[in-house]
Amino acid sequence: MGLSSRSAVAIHALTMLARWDHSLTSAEIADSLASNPVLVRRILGSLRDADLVWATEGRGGGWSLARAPHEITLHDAYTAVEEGPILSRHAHPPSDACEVGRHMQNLLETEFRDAEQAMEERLGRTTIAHLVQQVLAAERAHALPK
Amino acid sequence: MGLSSRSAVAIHALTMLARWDHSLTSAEIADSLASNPVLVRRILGSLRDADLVWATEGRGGGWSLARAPHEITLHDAYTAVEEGPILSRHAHPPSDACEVGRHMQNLLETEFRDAEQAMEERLGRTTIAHLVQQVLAAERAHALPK
DNA sequence: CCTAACTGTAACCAAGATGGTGACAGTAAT
DNA sequence: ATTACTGTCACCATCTTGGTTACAGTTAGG
Repeated sequence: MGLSSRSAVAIHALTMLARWDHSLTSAEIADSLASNPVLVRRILGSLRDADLVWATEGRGGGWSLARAPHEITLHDAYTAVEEGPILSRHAHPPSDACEVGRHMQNLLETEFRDAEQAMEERLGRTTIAHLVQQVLAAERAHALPK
Repeated sequence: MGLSSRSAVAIHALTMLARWDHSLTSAEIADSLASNPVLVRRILGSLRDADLVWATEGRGGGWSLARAPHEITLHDAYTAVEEGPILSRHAHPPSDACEVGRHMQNLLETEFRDAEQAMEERLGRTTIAHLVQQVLAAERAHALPK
């Protein structure tokens, strides 16, 4: 399989918040995602715990960015909502009686960690501000009929 | 969550096959993994479909490498047993009525693909031969009491 | 030829993660 | 008071995963 789609939801929501410079409700974000408000609040809750957004309760409440869009990377969104390693290690520790089994865990740990870091490093290179730019550019291109 | 541990099993098995230069049975590999032979055969079967190993049936049968260890990378093992993207995209297509929703799928696709490629590229830099070397080195170090 | 030792698969299971949903308490504006 | 939000719990169906049993097919050895 792969990781959950929570990162996709998180990035989508952050981009919406950056695109329009006012607070949005979980229902509005859920509409854009064709999903439902509770799911959105769960994920935005994780983003709040990571200090990427904040919410005001009560009537007229909603969600806002806690940082400038160019200071939020896709990696920030990713780590806020996803936990644990990407590449699963051995389900059980291998046999200590085997020469290979004795060392594979350590070796794999190094290799897998490096590989995961490469991915995360790449995610850290794109900011929410960059995505907003691209959305605006795509929208502008679409506005020109020909 | 994350991906399955099939990559770990695959790499473990390939390293065993490279370490000892003769064929191994699924039972022997399962012993080292503290797992069971059927699981091993399932995964080795995928590696066979990817032309990384081959098997002989019947009594005295077993598995052997189909390539030199320095010509098998961790990325080869990974792609043989794992399929689909690592970072899940939107569960449902977002709303077309939303300016952000209209474009997020495409934008995310690009970003996520780049990130995944960064990880795969890193996995491609390590070969099974390299792991065997490290196993031997670790074993040698352990042999010296002081 | 028969048996033992393998691969190759299908079928099934329990456990965990996931996306989705209803319900409801708490909070704040009107 | 009512309305419109957040925050959270509980529950659900579905899927993936690792594990296991069972068994058919294949090959070597006695």
